[in-house]
Amino acid sequence: MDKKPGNNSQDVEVRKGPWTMEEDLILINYIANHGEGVWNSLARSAGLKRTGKSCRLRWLNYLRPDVRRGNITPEEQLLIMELHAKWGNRWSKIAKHLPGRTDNEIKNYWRTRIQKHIKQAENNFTGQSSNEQNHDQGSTSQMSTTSSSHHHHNHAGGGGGGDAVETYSPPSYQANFEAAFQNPFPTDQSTDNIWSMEDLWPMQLLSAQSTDILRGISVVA
DNA sequence: AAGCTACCCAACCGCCCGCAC
DNA sequence: CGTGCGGGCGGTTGGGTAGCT
Repeated sequence: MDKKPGNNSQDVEVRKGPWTMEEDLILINYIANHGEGVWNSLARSAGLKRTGKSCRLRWLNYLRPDVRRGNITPEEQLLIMELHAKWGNRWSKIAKHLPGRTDNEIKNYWRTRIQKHIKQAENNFTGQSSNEQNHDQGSTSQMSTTSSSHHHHNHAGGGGGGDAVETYSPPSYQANFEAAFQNPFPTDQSTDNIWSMEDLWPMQLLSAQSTDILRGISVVA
């Protein structure tokens, strides 16, 4: 799908890496005018040197007007834990039950916060004699593979296949987790984006002028 | 004050599915 | 029926940065 970077070099090069503010605005404007979908041609028509995938991801995870960022609430965290206990790493499915949250955000949150605490909690319970359970070097990424391997077989791939509600039986980490942490909810989240969607959406309403505005910004910056 | 380490998160990657042709 | 493309998913990576020594 993504074309190989090798041969047809007369094609426009494909940009990768962090999105610039200008690219964001182009994407927002284009979707505001034409709607989303058919991402590959959208990327081309909008004049973005990005893959359709990249555009889709950027839109879904960051630019959508209804996306909520930062500050996972205790209620949301509990919900994530419950749904993960039910469904495993079906992040998009879990995300559907958390309005405004993206699968990527939930996935990251799980891996960086919850999983770490679960690990600690499990160590508190099983590791008091601190032998065994040491096939894991404590790396979070390794934990994910082990935990997902419990239920990953009938994962209907991508596509969002047919969700047979297989309730996979997790280790009783939720109990451990809650028992080990009276206040399991980290409070350090700050939503300091360099520029937020609150800044961007009013700007895109200026539609025609926005690129001029940006041109000024990028010249200054 | 400088260097190092650990953590967080945006973005990429590879794989798979569904559908149109 | 087979093939190709678009889209979606979960896993992984790497840059930035906060905290620590």
